[in-house]
Amino acid sequence: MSNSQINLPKTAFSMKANLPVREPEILEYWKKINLYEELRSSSKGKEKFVLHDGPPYANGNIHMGTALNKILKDIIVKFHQMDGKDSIYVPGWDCHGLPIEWKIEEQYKKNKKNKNEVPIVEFRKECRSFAEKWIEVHKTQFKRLGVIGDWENYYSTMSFDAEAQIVRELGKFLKEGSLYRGFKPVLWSTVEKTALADAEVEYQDHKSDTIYTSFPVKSSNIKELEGSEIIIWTTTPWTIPANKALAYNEALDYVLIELNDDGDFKNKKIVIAEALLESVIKDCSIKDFKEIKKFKGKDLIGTICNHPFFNLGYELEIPMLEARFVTTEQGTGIVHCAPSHGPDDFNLCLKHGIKAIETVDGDGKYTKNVHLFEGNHIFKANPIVIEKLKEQKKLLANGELVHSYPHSWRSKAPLVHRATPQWFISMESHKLRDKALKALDETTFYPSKGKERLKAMIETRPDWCVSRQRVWGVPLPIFINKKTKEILVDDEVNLNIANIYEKEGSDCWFSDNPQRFLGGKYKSEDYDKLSDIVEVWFDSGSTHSFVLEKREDLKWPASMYLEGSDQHRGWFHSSLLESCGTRGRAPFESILSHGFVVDGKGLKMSKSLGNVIAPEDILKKYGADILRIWVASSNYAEDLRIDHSILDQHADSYRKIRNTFRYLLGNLNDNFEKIDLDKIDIIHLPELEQFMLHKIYSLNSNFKNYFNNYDFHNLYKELLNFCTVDLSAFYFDIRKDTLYCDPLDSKKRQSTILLLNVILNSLLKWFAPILSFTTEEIYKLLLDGNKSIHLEQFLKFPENFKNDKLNQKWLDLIKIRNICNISIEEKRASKEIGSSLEAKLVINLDKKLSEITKNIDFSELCITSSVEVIYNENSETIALTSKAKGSKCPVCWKITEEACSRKSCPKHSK
RNA sequence: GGGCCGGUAGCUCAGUUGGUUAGAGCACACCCUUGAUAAGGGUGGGGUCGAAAGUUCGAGUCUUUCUCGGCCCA
Repeated sequence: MSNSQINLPKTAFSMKANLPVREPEILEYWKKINLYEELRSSSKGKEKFVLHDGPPYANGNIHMGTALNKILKDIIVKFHQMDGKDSIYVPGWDCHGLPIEWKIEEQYKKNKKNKNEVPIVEFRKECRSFAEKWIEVHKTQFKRLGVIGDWENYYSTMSFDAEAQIVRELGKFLKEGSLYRGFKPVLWSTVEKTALADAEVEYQDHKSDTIYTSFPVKSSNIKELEGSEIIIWTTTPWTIPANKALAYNEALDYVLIELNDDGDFKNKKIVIAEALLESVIKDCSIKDFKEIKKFKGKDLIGTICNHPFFNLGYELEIPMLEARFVTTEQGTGIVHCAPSHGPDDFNLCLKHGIKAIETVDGDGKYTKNVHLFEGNHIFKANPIVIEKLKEQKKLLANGELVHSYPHSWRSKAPLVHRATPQWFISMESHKLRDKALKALDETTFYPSKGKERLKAMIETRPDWCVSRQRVWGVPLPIFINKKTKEILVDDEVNLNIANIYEKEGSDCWFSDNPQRFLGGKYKSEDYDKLSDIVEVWFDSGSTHSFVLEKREDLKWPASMYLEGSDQHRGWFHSSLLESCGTRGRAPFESILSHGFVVDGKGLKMSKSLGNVIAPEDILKKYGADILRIWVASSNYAEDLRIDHSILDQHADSYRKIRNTFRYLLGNLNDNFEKIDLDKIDIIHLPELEQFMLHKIYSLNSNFKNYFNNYDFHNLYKELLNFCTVDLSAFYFDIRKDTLYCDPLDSKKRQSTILLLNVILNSLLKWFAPILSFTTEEIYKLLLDGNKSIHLEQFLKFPENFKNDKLNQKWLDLIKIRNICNISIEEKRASKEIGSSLEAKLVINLDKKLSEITKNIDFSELCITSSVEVIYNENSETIALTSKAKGSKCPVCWKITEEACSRKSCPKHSK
């Protein structure tokens, strides 16, 4: 029999996807139809969903983490759009900051150019064009992922309006009085000559000089201590000249011992913690000693020492202070404190009224405040300090230690804590901490654990240091009165500066006459103009003000901020503080945070491990839709694993989905008909079709639930299972007979076609946010007149699709079908039959099942040639398979002795 | 080093307030089909629930310790 007599599937939708080639064509199409504009104009007036883009840094190619982030954002934006909202995505970039400065400086070094000879304004121009270049690169890479957004009107933190608004935002803190000037040790790079942001620091092993040195006791409540010496241990001998105090722990036990070994300490009495006695003895090669007294840490209160360099002009009183940070992990149980060179030291001394001063300059050289050592570089000072200590007979021992130590992420140079004048936003003065904590309670977190994480950080964080001693950023718009040293606080000046930036950017701060910024009210000669810039987290923390608030198409607060979990300390954090400080609430209604991309074994990707996968490679080999499946199917609440075998698996799933579409399209011959779901005459459809409508309805309810919780991996799994289990292995398989063999005008076939139309339309829309390219490919094929699947809305399924009773009945029928399949398989394994159409089934059922099975054609359901059902009392369901007798119908392929029921059966004419 | 989060078949994930023999899809194996064909169908194997101890009549689920991994901080 020729195949021309049956209705075989036919479609232009190819089995092979060829995504790496086809996707760029679809991108061109979206550009041609101006999809973003089209989306906006078609959703005017609808409720807005605004996912505010956290700006990536405009530097270097995108990596898997960025790709994950953007795809997740795009999936969510598309879901809301199809759910009936005006769902807007405006991408943006973070442009100021040290990494770009470094890139430019690197170029200078290559070209033998001296940075100091280049005017600041020119340097900044180069930074700007560097950022501009990378924005363009990123744009192309993000678009390739299928991300729809306002790419033409992106925002950037270096745009003139952004710089102007950042000045206005700072003005609010200035006016309020929560922005203040302080001295503080910050991690400083003497190579880059700058303070480093936390994110710019990395810890590596470093070899340090260590010393045990002594501080003679001047006076103490413990009598025996007079004439003795307190021993401290440190890995930074160069900070000894800056010493201002010693710290002990009142909970520890201390001992006073007398040394009898020959040398500088012969017959001297020293104090150390009892718990560390053994290690000190070992470290300092003490052979002969005698314990004089044991006492409690709390007894040390009020003890005053002399500086080891007392005789060299360091005639200071060094108080001993109580501190919890003193432990018995290492050292002597007494810690030397230089408030200019350590945060713990700084805080402890501050508590006792000892202020930090400038002891080291930006280059790493001692200042004039450091007697004896002025002009020496601190990295070369250790031997000198050690020599002087030895000379003063204050050096008990010295050595070396390899330990984890902070380094600059750019230059890899070791960092130091250095006290510098800095500008802070107070967490307490205007209750910023309280406001921020309250705002978090009003925010929804996905996953919920994010709330606690951010809360814990806000609860304990110190004041926000917003100043940086660099040039590529927004200048801190502050003037200080030369005489009174008071900060100039005047809205007029602040707004004047902002207005100037709005027109020409902030470069002019460095080049123009300060009088221009001060206006007519103040004289420039009376004021010092600050040369610090604002740290970049303040820039990005302010994006809500110059993007969400300023743009007509957006709304404030954002519906959602969505970033990697590291941004709890980064952008989520700075945005929250900035907004709570200026507006009293968070700039977001919800926060979604995702984990990090790791390799197939769960290890982080690194060049040295060689496990890095670039998005570009995936796009070339698989295509963006496969990557999008990976995003949708992974649980973003945890870290996300990726490698080629994982992607291969998703590519297999993609093929299954694609073939599901192809079956639908083929049997519809690419003639899609949009069905009015409310007008379907359900009760006159065959039960199988009714059952499938129920399935669709129930899947859609789950779909909505999952979507509302941003639970995409379960949503995707449900869709995939529907394709494989419910459609391919069940409905499609059963209905092949009808589709291929029944006449086109048969009611049953038409019912099936109706269902295929409904299923196709449903699947297209359910999958569109994830498989953005493939669904568009199909949509274009079917509906040439319509512009894009992404302009469509999710279907609304009428209540009458739902039929729980029928559903239960069919679930029971499927159980019987499964039992039949096992029976058929036995005969197939023993080679008695091949295809299921060679089988004849005898099914024994309990009488109780007669109600649900009486009108069921099991030969249709099990795809066999015939079925005989026998009812018994209290019977198990048993299926017996035998070889069907008769001949094969050339049309329907059933094996029967009589002609089959179809008129077209050739056996009729015999 | 500290804080937080996590570890369930080869892979991606389910697993309710502790309660039958720990589930699904994919992958794999075998078989069938050749009218979804670089497709499709059927059956099947596969897990010490990271490890150990404890609480309990009963632990993937609760507690402790350890281990591995990730993020943040030092």
